[in-house]
Amino acid sequence: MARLPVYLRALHSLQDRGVATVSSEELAAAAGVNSAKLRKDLSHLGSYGTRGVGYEVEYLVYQISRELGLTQDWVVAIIGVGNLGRALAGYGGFASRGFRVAGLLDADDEIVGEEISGLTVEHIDRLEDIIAERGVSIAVIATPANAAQPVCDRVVSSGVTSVLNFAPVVLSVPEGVDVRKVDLSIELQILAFHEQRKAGGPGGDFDGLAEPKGPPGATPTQYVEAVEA
Amino acid sequence: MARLPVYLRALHSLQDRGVATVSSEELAAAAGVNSAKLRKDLSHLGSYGTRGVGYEVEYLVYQISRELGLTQDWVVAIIGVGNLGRALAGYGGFASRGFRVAGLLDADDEIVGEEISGLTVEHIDRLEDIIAERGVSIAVIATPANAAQPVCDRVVSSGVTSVLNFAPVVLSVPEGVDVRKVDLSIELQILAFHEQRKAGGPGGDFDGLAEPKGPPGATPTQYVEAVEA
DNA sequence: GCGACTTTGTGCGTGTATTCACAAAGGCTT
DNA sequence: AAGCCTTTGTGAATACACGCACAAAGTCGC
Repeated sequence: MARLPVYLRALHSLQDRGVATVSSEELAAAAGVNSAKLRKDLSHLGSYGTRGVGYEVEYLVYQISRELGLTQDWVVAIIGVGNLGRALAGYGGFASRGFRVAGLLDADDEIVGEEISGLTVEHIDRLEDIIAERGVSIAVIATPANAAQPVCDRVVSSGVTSVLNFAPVVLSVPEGVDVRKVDLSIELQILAFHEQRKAGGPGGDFDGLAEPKGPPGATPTQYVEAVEA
Repeated sequence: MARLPVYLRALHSLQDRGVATVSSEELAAAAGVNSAKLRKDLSHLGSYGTRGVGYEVEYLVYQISRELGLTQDWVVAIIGVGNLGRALAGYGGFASRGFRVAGLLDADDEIVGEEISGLTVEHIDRLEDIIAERGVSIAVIATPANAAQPVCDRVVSSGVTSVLNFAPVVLSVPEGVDVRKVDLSIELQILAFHEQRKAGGPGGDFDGLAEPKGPPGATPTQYVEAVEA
């Protein structure tokens, strides 16, 4: 389930505060979900709660970590060392969750050789070697959009089956390869959509059908200006 | 729908290639979704297709942009100018979608005054003034975890009702405020989970119940070491 | 103009996720 | 030791999302 990491973070936070046991109600509130859903999720990993008491925080942390595979180390390579790549390289949340960044790669000779967060940026030409030598199992793509698919192809043919993509393109990969995409502008667009809703914008109640339907082909440049303006 | 931005990006890409009309089949392939789903999504905005032909790219771009509220400008403030804040400030995908970054704020006096992507970093003390003066409607929180909630509270009480949160905490906000969260480490954890599955790790078929269930309370420190190691 | 072909828009069946509500289970107090 | 109280785990109902498959609709060739 995609919610386990959220639970795990909430549990870590409780652990830091010295809480020993937690009820599904409390944990659900901390994670921002319904308590029945949380209990059902947890019951899928086994019955680790005690009725009348709740869940033991430490034990639950261990069980979820194990389920997510965080009890082992994952070797990560970050490809594309622009602003975003640098941010990712220095992101503390990786190391503390069992993710080890073992390579920073870029195609720009200006950047290659630079040291970032204790790692030296290497040239993308060495991609296949680095993946093989260091046992990289997850590739993070933070390149410009046009470089993403070629990089992805090379990464996949080197045997990597998990890719985290920050480039604004839909990557096509063979069967058996997992791709997760994070698109920063999409999140903003979704916020803008809801914001517009609140303000009573177009399609306020999602009934675009009630709008005057300009026939396709009529005044073909008018709306283009509205977009490009 | 959260898929509209994906369609929009695919359409922009088609537009750049000079494509005038597109069938639901083609567009669905470009966006990585089922074609029936795409048609159903689009039909919710109104019937903008022509049977036997497809959709006019320009017109569809306009309709989706309008639905998402991208035909107007949104004023964004980025709070927290660490590595991530800088990456966001320089991210081209914002400006081209109608998002204007009107403020970069940080609490660190070392950073305040620095110029990044054409903007001067300002002190967080001026948060309320900046939001009011410049009509900020969306706040992006890229601060450390412990600063996120206080910053969020201040932003919300200044009247902002849309927040994009990159800090690894669940923000609590009053009714009527939208929060979207992007957690970089959660995406990696989900990948690790699937990667472990492929390798036949614990809970390989999600039946944790079949595992030897260590009773809670027994050998209480053993699994802690496994996590912290 | 007419018929064949293409493509949209959508009704329907299917499977999955979410939530409610409650019985079973365990601890705690007296 | 017995009963009360809290909390889990889950059955059942509901809502939702997905995708197939097809009729309606419109275009293009002849």
